[in-house]
Amino acid sequence: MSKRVTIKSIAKDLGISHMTVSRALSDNPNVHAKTREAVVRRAAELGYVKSAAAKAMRGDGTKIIGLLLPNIVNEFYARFANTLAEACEEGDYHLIIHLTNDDIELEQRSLQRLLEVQAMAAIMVPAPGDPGESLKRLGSMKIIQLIRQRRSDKPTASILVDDEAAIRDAVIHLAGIGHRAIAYIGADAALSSGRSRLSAFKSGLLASEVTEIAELIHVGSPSFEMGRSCARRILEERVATAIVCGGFEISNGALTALLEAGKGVLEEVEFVGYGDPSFYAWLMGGISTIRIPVDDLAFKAVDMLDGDASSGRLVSFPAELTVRGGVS
Amino acid sequence: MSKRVTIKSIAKDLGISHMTVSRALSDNPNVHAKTREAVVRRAAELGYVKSAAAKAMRGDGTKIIGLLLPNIVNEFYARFANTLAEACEEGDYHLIIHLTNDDIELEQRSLQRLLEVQAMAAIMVPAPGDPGESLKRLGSMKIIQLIRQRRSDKPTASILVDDEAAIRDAVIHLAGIGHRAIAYIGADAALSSGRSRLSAFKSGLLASEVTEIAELIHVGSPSFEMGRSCARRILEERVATAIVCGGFEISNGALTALLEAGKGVLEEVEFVGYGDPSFYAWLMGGISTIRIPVDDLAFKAVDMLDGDASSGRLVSFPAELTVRGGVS
DNA sequence: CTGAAAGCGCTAACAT
DNA sequence: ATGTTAGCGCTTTCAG
Repeated sequence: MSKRVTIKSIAKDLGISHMTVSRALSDNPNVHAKTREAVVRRAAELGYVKSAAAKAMRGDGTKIIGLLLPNIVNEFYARFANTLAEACEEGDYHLIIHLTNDDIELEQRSLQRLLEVQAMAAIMVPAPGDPGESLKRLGSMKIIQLIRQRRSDKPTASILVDDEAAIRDAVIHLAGIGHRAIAYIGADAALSSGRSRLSAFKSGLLASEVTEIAELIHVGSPSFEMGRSCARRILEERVATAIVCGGFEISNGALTALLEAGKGVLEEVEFVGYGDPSFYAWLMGGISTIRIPVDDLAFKAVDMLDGDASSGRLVSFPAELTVRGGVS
Repeated sequence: MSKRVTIKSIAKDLGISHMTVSRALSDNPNVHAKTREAVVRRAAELGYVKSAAAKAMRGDGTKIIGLLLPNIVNEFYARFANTLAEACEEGDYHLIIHLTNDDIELEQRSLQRLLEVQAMAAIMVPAPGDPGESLKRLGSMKIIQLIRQRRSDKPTASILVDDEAAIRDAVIHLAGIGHRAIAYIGADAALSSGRSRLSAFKSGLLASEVTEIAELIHVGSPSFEMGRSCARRILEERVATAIVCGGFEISNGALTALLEAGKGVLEEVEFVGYGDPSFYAWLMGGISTIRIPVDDLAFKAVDMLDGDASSGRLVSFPAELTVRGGVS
């Protein structure tokens, strides 16, 4: 087992000082061209790899960016991660992905570990719940909150989605084509987004003078299973003629319930999803949905990463109702 | 800006040696219980975070695992990454994801950077092409090749898919229901998997005594766009009555072409995809496909990570033909 | 039980 | 243009 190749080992090999090697390898002008060439060649021959650890320990920082996501199979998160990762390749960053499964404890653990490796920034979809005091000190790690925002003393940089208008539009659209019993499945008040989406839904009902039916409003911890079981219940009750979803996982879960229920039901219940996985356009003649501009969010995130460290900025991108399903 | 909290700063604060702090914080028995308690409390108060860099520099290794994927939006890769990431959370590993976009240069760069951070292992889907000499020395980083395998001097650990039987079955199935003009879209010979899948396709034709039509066999660098354009061409030519795909991206691309072509065509052309995104089951009454057991692959990868460092093992999981679309 | 010294790989700041 | 020193945060080794 040959030992690690370091600037020192190269220096010894070449009979020069390790500083010269360091300089040669980092394009410092103060090296004789000939020396530099020799060093560079020998380094390549020996298979020298610079140690990120040593750099980090000197306080030069790392090129590590953390990404905390509930999961990465949901196409929205996958697309976000993909776009971000591409940007990272370009900027020579490392992207560390941590899955939180919307569990606050996992989230805190992940942040802690990101701190340990001195990640320069963490982009996170905050999990529902109270983070507690445990992790007040984020040191120099910049935090960017995505989609959801945690109320907190110091203002954090946030990239949010303004989906209230779109959700309202969805309800108004449904009412416009005759629906009078419109169900809603969304996150509960543990998330600010849960609250605002529900109120947008209600505001839509109000605007279209459709009666709010308490039994048709389902809120809870947002997940695929939650969406599926709520939708199943709604279908069984046979009261609602339309369903509006307020959440990525929920939408996929609810849609699955519809698909599982089969043809008969599909034609009776109008569905408005949340997020726009590629296949929504093709399923059942096209699934209507609240579109979120994923790439815009991702680009903005990159932007905030590059930009000055001034935290506290907050941007919001409008969601948009996409009506589909003209065919059948 | 308060400086970083280190064992030394804690030691000074407490008026003891930094060694005692180190011991206390790493559960070394040789510390007076009272001292330990004081240290632990103070560390928590101050918000101490241990430095992964310092540890790494001492040669204690890192808890970093690299994952090199063409992209992460394709549901197969997303699922693999998701399962792997969950395992990483459990084992307190960091998962660094690098997107190669099937570009060998990006791949080499990513590996290089993984080396710099002293990743303990890299799980990679090798990009087509020749890696060249540049990166012979992987040091202590264990490499696990996924899905595809690069021919190389030293045997690398590999997790492969044995899809030849399934592809053969697909052709035989199509022939069995009457198809005589079966098209194929797959990767070219730059990938060993490309070669073997194509030969499986041909073997299927042979077995069912269906004539091979050269014009209906499309190979090239595997990508969504490639799949889409080949499928479009096939549809335009109106010769083929069935299409078999040999690749994840290709399958989604080709399917998109079919969907874009609209209803008329859908009923004329039988489609067998590759990989099994969740929506295949629901689209067009169910898309037939070559199923790959993603989670099995992911679990195996975790397994190999944990297992002894003995590289060179090679496992292969069988793919399976899933026929769907009875309805319409 | 506690402490002092050394060294992991690297570079900024001074020497030469 | 090149060399020396020191120190980043940590643990191992050897002394108390």
